[in-house]
Amino acid sequence: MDRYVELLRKKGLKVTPQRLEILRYLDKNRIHPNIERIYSDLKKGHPSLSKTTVYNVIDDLSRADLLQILTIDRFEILCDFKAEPHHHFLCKECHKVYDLDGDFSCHLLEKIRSEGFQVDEVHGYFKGTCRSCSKGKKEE
Amino acid sequence: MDRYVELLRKKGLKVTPQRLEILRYLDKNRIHPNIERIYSDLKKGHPSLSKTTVYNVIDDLSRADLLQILTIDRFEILCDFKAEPHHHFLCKECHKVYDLDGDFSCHLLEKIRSEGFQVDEVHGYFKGTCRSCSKGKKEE
DNA sequence: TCCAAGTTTATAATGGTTACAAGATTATAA
DNA sequence: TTATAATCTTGTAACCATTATAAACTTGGA
Repeated sequence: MDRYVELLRKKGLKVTPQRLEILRYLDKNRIHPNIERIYSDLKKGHPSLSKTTVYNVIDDLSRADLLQILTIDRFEILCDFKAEPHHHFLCKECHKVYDLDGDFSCHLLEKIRSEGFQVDEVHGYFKGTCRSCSKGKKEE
Repeated sequence: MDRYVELLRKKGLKVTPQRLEILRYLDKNRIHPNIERIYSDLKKGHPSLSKTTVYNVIDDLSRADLLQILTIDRFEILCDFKAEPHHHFLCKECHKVYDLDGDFSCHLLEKIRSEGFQVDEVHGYFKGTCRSCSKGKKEE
């Protein structure tokens, strides 16, 4: 059975072509697209797609924990297929968002857990200048 | 000299009553208010205050690094007076945002720094159930 | 005190997001 | 299969937070 069909079934979501397309798109395109980007990219191969549907599906998938909504930039909402837990780096020069693999267990997390907080989600993001942009600057 | 006057001067911002009031408000009220909350609270003692001004001032202060804009919840933008570096915990039950003191140095951060990323800002937040709400559940 | 630069204000415009309702599709069970 | 209820998709319209604008006012420095 299709991997994405399975994902939706597991979460008790009805399997529709729109949900499958968006899931597949997010999995194959790890570019942290915003709603507009998803809509315009998928509209090409599926002209009847409505932007309302993109909003609805993103909302459903996010609630089902199949994707993460990132709010790194103040008003820009980005979507990220939820595979392994990972964090993010936003380059303030080129505005690229990097995925950072690797857990980040840290003192703070251990501390609040020991204090009785039940932590379900750990979000971390760093901002600065990425390797490529740092190099570029030195050469100027 | 007034502490807030000094903060503004240091950053090269003109000292206006509106900026002072908002700075003082954020410093004295560590409640992570949104724009609407700041506006309605300050409007009481300063009826001519315009919401546009709140937007402008928050924008100026944030650019001057005197406050932090939090985007923990998808669409809720919260303002946080920038004192010591700290992180946040959002309780999904009571929707309270806790300030977490303490650094969160972690392997991931060290790793990307060693790879040539220049990290200026470290943002971390956790979501889950806070101590009080966890206790409440057990008693049910 | 005067002036230029910057700030505040009210109003209007913008545009991303949501509400709605009709029609289509899906899952389930007979 | 076919019927049925529940759910989903779509386009349109409405909403409302944020931004643009321009006039009046304030600030900081000469």
